[in-house]
Amino acid sequence: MPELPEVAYQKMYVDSTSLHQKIIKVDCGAKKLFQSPQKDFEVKLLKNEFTATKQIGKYLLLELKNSGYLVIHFGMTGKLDYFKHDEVDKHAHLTLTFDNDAKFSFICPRKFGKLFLTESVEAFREQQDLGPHATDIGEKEFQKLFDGKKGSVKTALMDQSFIAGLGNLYVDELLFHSGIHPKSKAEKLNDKEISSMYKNMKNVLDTVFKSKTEGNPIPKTYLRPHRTEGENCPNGKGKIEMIKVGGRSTYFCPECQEIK
DNA sequence: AAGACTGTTACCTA
DNA sequence: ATAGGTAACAGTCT
Repeated sequence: MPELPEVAYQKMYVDSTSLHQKIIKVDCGAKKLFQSPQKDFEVKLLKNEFTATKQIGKYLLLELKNSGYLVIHFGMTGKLDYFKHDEVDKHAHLTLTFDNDAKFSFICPRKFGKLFLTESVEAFREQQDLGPHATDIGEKEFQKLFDGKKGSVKTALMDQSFIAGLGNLYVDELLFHSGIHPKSKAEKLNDKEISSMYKNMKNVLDTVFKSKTEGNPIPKTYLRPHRTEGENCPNGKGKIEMIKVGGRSTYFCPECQEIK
């Protein structure tokens, strides 16, 4: 569930289901997900309630009525569930019971997710060394990020301290729409190319979020449904190739994407 | 049935 | 010292 648009969807889900209900029970699962002692979570959350939500990159912050936040990072497979039946998912690692008998679970099969407690959004942002949230940043600011930036453009865009919220899928996607090869050096990109990445980043994040909320599939013109070696490029020219960049499987079209 | 997977980070090598 | 690459985490799916 993990890049910016999916977390935005989880945020919307919490806003529409889980605010303003008193927590009367706290059940914790695998210890490794908890970044403070589980006892602290129990003490903090019990008799409390969520009042609002905030997102920074891939992190979702749930504001608590009596101060502070519960922060969720979804790892590769995390998601939230608000439900009224009895069975709790076997991969639920934090389950809250509200005073209306509804329950709230953080489900995380691969246990790559993380749970934090923090008192301040800004303090948390600094602790995690998070760059600007990808959908908030303006074009000028985005341009400025690339001043003196080294390494491949894909590695840069995946770096959460550089810009927060992009991951493997949507970096590939925005580079595809921008016609830029993922191994291009960040310092070689000119203003026009950076501007193109900016526009495509916004557009991709927006389109993916809307697909998700409206229940539509990702557009066929996107790289996302074609992440297979040898598949025809949706633009109709080349065949999709797979390489490793920054340790991650990277799909691109050698005909459409030029190395800079 | 081996290998891939939307993320992060510790650890290695140059 | 620093940057870049790799393995590891752990479960599910193909």
